[in-house]
Amino acid sequence: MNVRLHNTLTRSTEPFQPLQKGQVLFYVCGPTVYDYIHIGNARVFVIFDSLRRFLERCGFRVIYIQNFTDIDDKIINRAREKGVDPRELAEEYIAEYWEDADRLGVRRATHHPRATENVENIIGLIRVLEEKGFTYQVHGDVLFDVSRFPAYGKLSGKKVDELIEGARVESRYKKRSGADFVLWKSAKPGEPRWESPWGPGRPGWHIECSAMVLRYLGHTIDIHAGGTDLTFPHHENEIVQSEAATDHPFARYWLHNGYLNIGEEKMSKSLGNIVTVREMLKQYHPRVLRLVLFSTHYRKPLHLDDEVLSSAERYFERMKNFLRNLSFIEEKVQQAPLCEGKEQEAQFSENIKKCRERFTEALAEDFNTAQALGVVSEFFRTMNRFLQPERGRWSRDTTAGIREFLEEVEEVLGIVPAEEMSVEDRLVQELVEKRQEARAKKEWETADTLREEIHNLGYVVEDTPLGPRWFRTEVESAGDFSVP
RNA sequence: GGCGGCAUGGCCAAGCGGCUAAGGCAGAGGAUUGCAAAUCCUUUAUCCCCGGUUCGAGUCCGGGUGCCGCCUCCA
Repeated sequence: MNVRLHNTLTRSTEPFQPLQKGQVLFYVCGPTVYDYIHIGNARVFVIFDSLRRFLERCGFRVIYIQNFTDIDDKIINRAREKGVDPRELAEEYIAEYWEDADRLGVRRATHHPRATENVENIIGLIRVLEEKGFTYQVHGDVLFDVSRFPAYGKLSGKKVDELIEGARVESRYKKRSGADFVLWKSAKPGEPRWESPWGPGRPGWHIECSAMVLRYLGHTIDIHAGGTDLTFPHHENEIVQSEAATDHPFARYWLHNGYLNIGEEKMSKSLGNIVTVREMLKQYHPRVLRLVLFSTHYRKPLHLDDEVLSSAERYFERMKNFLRNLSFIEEKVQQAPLCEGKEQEAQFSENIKKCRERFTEALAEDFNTAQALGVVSEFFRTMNRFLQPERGRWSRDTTAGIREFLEEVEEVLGIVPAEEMSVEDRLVQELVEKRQEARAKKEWETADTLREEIHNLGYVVEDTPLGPRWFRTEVESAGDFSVP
């Protein structure tokens, strides 16, 4: 499969060709752990985790690294507000991250390094930069001298002199250039600190990612990804400091996902409209959330609102119905193999094959999940036709083919509903059987009463030519999601 | 001010020069059903405007209009 990815570096969609055949070195900027992750963070983690899953499916061995920024101003400030130790705070929210990520179905990275575990490396990296003459010190802080690195701006297309002009906020530093940034921050009283050649302090934000990339993946990686807002200055700075230190290209493909907005507004603290994953999961099934995230191409902005969410809920319902229809037929075929009519099955088998191809092609073209979802949708429509109880004949090959495709969809996107095996309630089974007897005798009132009873137990019966189909209904999601 | 992105049916959303412009949601009609449910079928697009390139453009180029992002911690 020829995968193509949009590279921010070249602003074009290019064939993806890893440096080392069959292996992908992939780094994603992880969360700063000072609060619960919000739904915008979730977009990054879900999208790139799924891309990694897709690459693995394409046969690549993917080494996937996602960091935790567990030391930083935001953490220090929040810890102060709450009167706790910054380390404790970070620890707490790393635990909360796991909970949210697990529920969202985001798989663990190959490794999740933390900034505080890499201070030695960070100091080492800064020393290299210092020895090469890329740094200067102001008030105990170590800054990167952007003027020493002419390639600065190659990712974001920004020019150093324009930045000085446009700078909206006065820096606390006497920087030589507006684009210079902190590598090592001296500790103020009461702040967490590590010893260093420049005195006690802590790493600047940008340097940690470079240090972790170098340590866990090497001087040149294949993919570096994150939210679009990280393009500048974070990723730009990562590039200069890494390339200045190693003299090697840092990352070959830069991937950036678009913002997630609440209605028409950007999510921000000042607007007070930050929606946490925790909050969303109270109202929506995690897989519905994933569906929403996949419903728009990852590079485009995604506007989260009621309609988008309920639309995804309906899609999810359809998937559940489909699985129900499928297992019902599978059961019937199991009981009495009705395999005649292979010729008629051929068109369905062909259809499954086509869908699989188109699904993969969509994802291979810059990970177009929206298009892939469209394919899945068409697949359901065609296969529901195949599964019509009226048809009266099905081949196992075809139902097996359906299962295979569903597994593939699940493996990459993780959106297929779990099949609730009818576990505990023999009772319902009995009621359904009784109702069948009543129906056979055309005792409609008895039948309807029984259905009511079944319904009250949280189940639904559907009558088909092959007999009743029954299932447990999910607990309805609690109310609407409204824009704050 | 600098850099970049986007404008497709009621809503969301694919589409990267060439069969009848995917798909979802909502609406309408129909098939099916004892009634339902589920499912299937049918049905809705001057692709923001104006020029240009081309045999051919939603798709490329120029201009305009309107939204949005980054340039400040931010995924």
